[in-house]
Amino acid sequence: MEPKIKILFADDEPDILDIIGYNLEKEGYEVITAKDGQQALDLSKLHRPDLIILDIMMPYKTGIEVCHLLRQLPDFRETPIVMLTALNDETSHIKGLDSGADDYISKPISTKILMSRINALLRRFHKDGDSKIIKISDMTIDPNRFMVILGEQEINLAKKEFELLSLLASKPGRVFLRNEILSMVWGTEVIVGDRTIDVHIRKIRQKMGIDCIKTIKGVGYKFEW
Amino acid sequence: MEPKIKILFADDEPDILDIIGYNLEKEGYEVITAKDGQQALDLSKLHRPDLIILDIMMPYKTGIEVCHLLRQLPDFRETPIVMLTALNDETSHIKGLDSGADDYISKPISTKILMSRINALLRRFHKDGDSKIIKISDMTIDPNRFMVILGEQEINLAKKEFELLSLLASKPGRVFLRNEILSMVWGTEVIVGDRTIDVHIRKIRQKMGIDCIKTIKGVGYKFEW
DNA sequence: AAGGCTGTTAACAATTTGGTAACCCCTTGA
DNA sequence: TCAAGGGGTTACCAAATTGTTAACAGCCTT
Repeated sequence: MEPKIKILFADDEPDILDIIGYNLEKEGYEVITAKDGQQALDLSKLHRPDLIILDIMMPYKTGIEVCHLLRQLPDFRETPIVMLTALNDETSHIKGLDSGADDYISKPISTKILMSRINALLRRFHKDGDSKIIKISDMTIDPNRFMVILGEQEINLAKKEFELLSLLASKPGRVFLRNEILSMVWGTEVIVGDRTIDVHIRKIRQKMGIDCIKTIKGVGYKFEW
Repeated sequence: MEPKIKILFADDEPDILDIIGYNLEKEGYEVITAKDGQQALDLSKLHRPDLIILDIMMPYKTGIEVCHLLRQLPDFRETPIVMLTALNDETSHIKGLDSGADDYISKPISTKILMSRINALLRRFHKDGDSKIIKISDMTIDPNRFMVILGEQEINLAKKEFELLSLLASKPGRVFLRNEILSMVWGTEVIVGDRTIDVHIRKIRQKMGIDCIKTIKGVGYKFEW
């Protein structure tokens, strides 16, 4: 079983939070709830959900503000965001879309329809590319786009460096033997020297700034936070 | 919620009509189905779909005939048309493209691949369908007027240059692989050399005066302010 | 038909990346 | 303690990739 898809749901009405939250969990999603805009922002940064649902009218920060702020962060540029509102007027509709939201749903709405809208949106975003995005703590590795995001900054890795990091991070904690690394990153055909791996490991450690790759002497390397 | 994109899908085999139709709807499109060439023509005129998928072998009128007839009408001169056929031979391939089709897909094909081809085609043609004005800092990209405004001055980009910039700027910060760029700007059918992208990138950088397009070596390009 | 603009390709320059060797340091074990 | 083995670091060169320029063909306008 793959890890569950995480959805952050923010609304200031506890009843709605409960009902929708319950239904989302029943659909098989992992749900993180927030009861105001500030919390939505903080919990998003903390949990890095795959989908974010924001009520527009919320204390401290409106959904629109939260959306705007999230879109500034590299990590949330691709995350689908749904705006939810009781207002059915054009104004908030347009504002919501301008803020960078991907869909706009007006309350009241049956949970059934809401669920199907959410499912459709997730399908749409998870389809293109095999999107096996790796998220560990505040690091995100997107193999489809060759991007590594650490906290709020993007790190530029060269191709081989990226492939190597992706491999190690694909199974955090697991030790990869030097042989394994060679065959998976360089293939069985190419024959490269022993020091090549070290050199690339070094370059990664250097660019990342933090030491997330541990050496197991005489064995290989592993990714560890 | 923005209005759904309408797709007309014509095939004389009910099973295929059902399966593909179902998948298209699951992708979030509004689907109009036709079971022969005449119906495809009539329903196209009636509903004005954003994309038309035509099986070649159909009763009353073949897909090629329908395509030809549609292209006579001003309304359908720009509409992307996809030819679908069980015949895998060159003859119908060429005929299909000659008839004014924009893409040619041979059956059998996995629905997944079909969907991604259709998505790519729609993205490519999205000029008038979606036509969102992109504003980043003091740069404005207006697909309707086909203009780029940087601060006070207007910049004249050629068609391909404009399409390329629009694509990159549509998702600032995101890396587009060279393959993606090729398929979205040039399409899957046309084959152009490797240096073509570079040359256009260069022209854009030159005309813009500022360096807002970043190179990710071995991978692709991204827009970044 | 001429001229200008656009899109593409080819050729070469510049840059980046990948791989190797040499050297250094650390750990281990006799 | 010292030698051996393994990994870390650096410099350097070759290969791959991209940047730049120029030339040319196709198209549209005049």
